[in-house]
Amino acid sequence: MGTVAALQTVGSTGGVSARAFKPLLREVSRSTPTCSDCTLRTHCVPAGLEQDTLGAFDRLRASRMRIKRGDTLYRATDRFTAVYAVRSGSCKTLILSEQGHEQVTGYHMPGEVVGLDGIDNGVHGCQVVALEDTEVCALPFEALERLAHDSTSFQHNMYRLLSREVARDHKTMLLLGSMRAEQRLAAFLLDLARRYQALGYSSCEFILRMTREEIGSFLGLKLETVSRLFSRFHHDGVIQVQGRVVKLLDRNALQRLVGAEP
Amino acid sequence: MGTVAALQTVGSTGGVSARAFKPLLREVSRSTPTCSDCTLRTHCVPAGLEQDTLGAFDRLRASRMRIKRGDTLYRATDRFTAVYAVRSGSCKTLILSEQGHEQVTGYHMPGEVVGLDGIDNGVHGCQVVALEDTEVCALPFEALERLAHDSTSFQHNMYRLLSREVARDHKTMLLLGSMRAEQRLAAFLLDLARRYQALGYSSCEFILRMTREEIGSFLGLKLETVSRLFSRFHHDGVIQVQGRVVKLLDRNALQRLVGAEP
DNA sequence: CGACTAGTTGAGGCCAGTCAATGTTGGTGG
DNA sequence: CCACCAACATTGACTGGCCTCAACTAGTCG
Repeated sequence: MGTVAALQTVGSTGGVSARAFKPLLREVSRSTPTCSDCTLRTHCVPAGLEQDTLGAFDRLRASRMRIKRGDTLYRATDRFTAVYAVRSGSCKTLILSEQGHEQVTGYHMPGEVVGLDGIDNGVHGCQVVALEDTEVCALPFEALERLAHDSTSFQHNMYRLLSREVARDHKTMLLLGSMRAEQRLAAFLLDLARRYQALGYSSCEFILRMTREEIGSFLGLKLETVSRLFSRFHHDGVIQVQGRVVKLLDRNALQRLVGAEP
Repeated sequence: MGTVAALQTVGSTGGVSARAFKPLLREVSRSTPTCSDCTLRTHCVPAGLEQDTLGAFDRLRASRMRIKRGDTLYRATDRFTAVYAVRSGSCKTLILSEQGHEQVTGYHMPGEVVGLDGIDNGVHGCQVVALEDTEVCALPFEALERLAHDSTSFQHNMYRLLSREVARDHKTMLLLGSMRAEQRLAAFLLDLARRYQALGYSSCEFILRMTREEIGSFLGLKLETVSRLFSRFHHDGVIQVQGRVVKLLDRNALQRLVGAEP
């Protein structure tokens, strides 16, 4: 019984949605690639680990999986067995309100980890959907706990990972609770730029992987408002935007917007 | 050198605000009380630990501290050395925007833990202010990490604690991002009721420890809006409200409000 | 090609914000 | 004890930012 079978079971027992019978996942390589070879190792879960702990990390035997654009990695209420590190591509995490309204809680790039909110009661709290064809590394949580037990430095890494997520969410709450629409979008663009830069990509020109509606969901705005703001920023010469291709022309202006009075 | 001295140092080196010279903390008892005696032990950090681990937990020598109403336990940018479990009373956590706008990120009751967002980079990410005279137990984080290393069940508890915070924050993001004002207040009241009930208090009658403005800050609303909503709920017979004394009369109605269409 | 999804833009409405006046509460000191 | 004050709360009138509804365009895919 491979990891994938188990995970597929999880996927199919979870949601009772229309897509219930569509296989969610497909394994890419059973020859589990090692973290110590990974180009992302300095940005991902094992960031900062000394060489010997990194070796132990390889023995986790994380299995890499491919998710096609629009497909779901797991749903809320699916059983929690692993967290997932984005290897390539990107995805969104979302929760559904009682009426099925979708709230995007985050966008995730390579090196980032999703699924941490499922640890508490062994059930996933959100749904993960790929924004483009995406590869993730499934890290069985029990194995992570064992590894954390053996290595205090990795244990500390795990705490930091969770703590960072909490701090990030608090910032998002500030955005949603006290910023006006244009401040939210400006903050969003600057955050994306910063993260692309951290990965070595251009920080002033990038492609949005999500729709206007998805951006709006994350920012607490309607898609028309997002679209209008893009047009306004473009008109004001702050950015260039052509569909999903965005170029930041005046980051100081964006920064000033974020820091402007209510 | 006691914990308190260290903590007071932290407090005074932290903020450069007007209150910088006002002593923030005062120790209540150097005779560190033990968790195994604590009436909150089943709701707090050591929840669910077996007896022998609980004994090890006592050796943490958590120091109990008293914070007066309106006083600050720590500020953002203070050095992170410990997390704090609320022993009695209640407090709010908040972050400040660039313009000094205050966003409340949470209200915390006995048994709940604050400070987890400081683990990542060793610096507190938010400020904690007591809403009433409050006692907290300072849990030195290094000691918690050592204990987690010795006890896998406690290690799991720590992960659950952090994970719960993440899941809670996601729910707040849903509230801020997709609910209208009356839904937000209804959800807020029901959440308070649930938590009071979990502590064994009345779940339908309680005293709000925060001002209308603070409620508004948490919910992304202005204080006038909060006040108007209280009046409306009262007028509609859903709640009784007299200043800060609230009585829930029709919880189903509140539930229906939360679950209503946008 | 037609159907569909994503995005843009305009017109109008409404919910929550803003400004302002007044009422209420709680703490302090004479 | 009461007077006083400051902080908190309520309520009204008005405004405006974002939502809603709708029409239209552009690109994609079977």
